[in-house]
Amino acid sequence: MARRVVRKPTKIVADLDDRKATILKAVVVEHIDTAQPVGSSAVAASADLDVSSATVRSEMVALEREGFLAQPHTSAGRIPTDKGYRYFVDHLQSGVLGSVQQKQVKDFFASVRGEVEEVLEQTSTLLSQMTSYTSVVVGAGHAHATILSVQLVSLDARHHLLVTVFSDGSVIKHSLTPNFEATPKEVMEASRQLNALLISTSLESRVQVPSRHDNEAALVREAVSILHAQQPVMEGEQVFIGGSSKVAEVFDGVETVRQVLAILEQELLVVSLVQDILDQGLSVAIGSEHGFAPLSTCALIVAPVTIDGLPAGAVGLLGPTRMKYREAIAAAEVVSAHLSRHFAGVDDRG
Amino acid sequence: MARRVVRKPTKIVADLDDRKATILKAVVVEHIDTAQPVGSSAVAASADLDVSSATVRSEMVALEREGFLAQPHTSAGRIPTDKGYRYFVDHLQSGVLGSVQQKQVKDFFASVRGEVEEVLEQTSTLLSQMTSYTSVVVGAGHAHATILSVQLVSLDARHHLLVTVFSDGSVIKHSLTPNFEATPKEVMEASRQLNALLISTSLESRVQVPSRHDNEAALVREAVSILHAQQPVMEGEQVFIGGSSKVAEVFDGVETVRQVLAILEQELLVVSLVQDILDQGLSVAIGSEHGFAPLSTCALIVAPVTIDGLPAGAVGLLGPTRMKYREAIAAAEVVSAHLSRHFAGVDDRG
DNA sequence: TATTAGCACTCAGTAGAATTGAGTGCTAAC
DNA sequence: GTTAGCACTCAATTCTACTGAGTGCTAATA
Repeated sequence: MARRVVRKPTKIVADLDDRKATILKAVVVEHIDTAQPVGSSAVAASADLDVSSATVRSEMVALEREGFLAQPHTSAGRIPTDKGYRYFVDHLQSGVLGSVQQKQVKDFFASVRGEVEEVLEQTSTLLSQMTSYTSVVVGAGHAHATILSVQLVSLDARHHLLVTVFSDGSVIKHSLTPNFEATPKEVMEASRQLNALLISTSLESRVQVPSRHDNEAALVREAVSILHAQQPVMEGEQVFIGGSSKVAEVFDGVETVRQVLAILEQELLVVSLVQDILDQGLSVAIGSEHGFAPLSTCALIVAPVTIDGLPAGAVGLLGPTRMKYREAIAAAEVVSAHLSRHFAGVDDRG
Repeated sequence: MARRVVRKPTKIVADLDDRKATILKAVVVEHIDTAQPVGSSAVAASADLDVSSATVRSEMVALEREGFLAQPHTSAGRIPTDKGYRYFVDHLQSGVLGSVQQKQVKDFFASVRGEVEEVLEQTSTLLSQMTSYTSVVVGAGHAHATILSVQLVSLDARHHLLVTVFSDGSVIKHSLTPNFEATPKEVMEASRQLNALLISTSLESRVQVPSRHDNEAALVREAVSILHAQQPVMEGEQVFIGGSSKVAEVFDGVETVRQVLAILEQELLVVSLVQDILDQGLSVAIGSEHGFAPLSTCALIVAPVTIDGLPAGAVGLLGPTRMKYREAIAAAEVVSAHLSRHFAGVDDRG
């Protein structure tokens, strides 16, 4: 299976000679594994390098000067900077998903059923369980979908429900509480008119509403205005966050945990963050790269989900900057690919 | 405004004489405030007690023997046990909500608009912000609601959406993917038949499905079976959890935080927990009282939401056993009352 | 009999001092 | 250019001594 590569480095990072690259890689790998600063001797011991620790040290000085490494304090080892991780992700990755996990994803998508929302929600749980990171699954809004059906249902004379079905299979309801009583007949008639008016239009297109002064017309006007009002607020994006408890596992420091959780609560913010990253065409935002200070200790991996080549959402993984990029990126890509395929060829089996 | 009292002690706790009760109360209040063990002299200093610390000490020994207090270690003060908190909550509370918060709730419900789901979600945020605890808002399922309308909408010849509107204003969709192609005409006819068949029935009642072998009948049968299959799985309960980041503020120990978060992720579990507590007619479950080990360091406050006297959900607050019961209980009760009223007299204003 | 002052005792927490050791930077030799 | 050697740095660890909040017990008191 050809692996689609979505990531493009934001800025061109100065190239490093082979040895420096190897050293950088060793530091990153080790630090991701141990969460401790990495010393020159540990790197020198790393198999594919035949130099002494002294040499490594002088290379490290250079790497530090160039901004790839940092020292917590004088007599400690080095830890990677965001720039260091960035180089690592861009150049030194070789990511294939473990076969166990391959199978897990395959089995999942072979057996998953139900509405889009349920699939997305479960996908988010899957991703999180596979990777031990918090996952974010965003389903795109239906701004571009066309309306298949509009129906007005009366709860009582003054309370009605407007149920709209879109071509992407989403259904939304709005309550309609006009300040007059409407007869069932009027409601049915309004419903009929709404259908005639709106079917095949999208939320973006404006329609001509009747200007008569009868109840039906009033209902129709109110319904149309509600539908159109909806659009700018929020394009109906759906966000599913899986494994928020992983935050407490993966980040250290209660304060950091609190902060990340607080951000995850603001789903709109998460959506815009994911959107931003996708727009820039990069799939990994490390540390301060996404320009959002409170998440400067995080890395966010995003892979787009497409249906017939059109953007239909995204899957993401949120972890600390020292996250296991290889596995996480592989997982995000495989899952997004499966998800795209899943929605393209929606189950035809009985 | 008369405050409705919902809580009943689970088991009858042996009564304490006045002085012991005062001492217990002082310990609980102080410990909730400081999170530290409380010593005899601090209690003796507490205004409404005219005895020396020595006397307090001997009383404390008794309270410890009876299981209301515990000592972390020999030379430390006392902390309340679950039983101690229970006695405190049952006997020593006097809970009225601060007027600022009263106003906050009032303003919220005066201005909140939108669908039920949105209201519940925002209510959950409100509760959490008011109290600094994590809130749980559960909207009851629609098992007992009757069907107002059923509609079958075609996405294409093999993919249809079944959109059902219930008398409680909820709308659910199911996708229908029969293994044959259906013409728009057949789908419309099936839709008509479904309406005739199901309107005014509830999900609980069984209906006679047509046994003919044409496409319409097949569609109808499939739709009905999907609808009826839905019921036992999950009664459509909606859960909204607000302020999960508060968990990291309020509990100490990363491991505890992780555990509580992990539990909050399993919404079904949370629902059944809340349900359990409501069934028992008590509104505060302290420590191990709810019989769910992983939450033994938590207290859960639950207040029912009713519409016209019928149970319609619940609001809850989750905090550590040393939570501010007075305020939290008051908040839960006030919010649940407002919520009940909100749904009873669903906004008639333009 | 209930209360209290007094006192010896306990023990977590803190502060300081000493030690350790991982890791560095520099230099001189190879 | 590489490396061995060495002095140096500094967080982390260990140990010790000390502090002080708080207890339980006892004997005197009201």
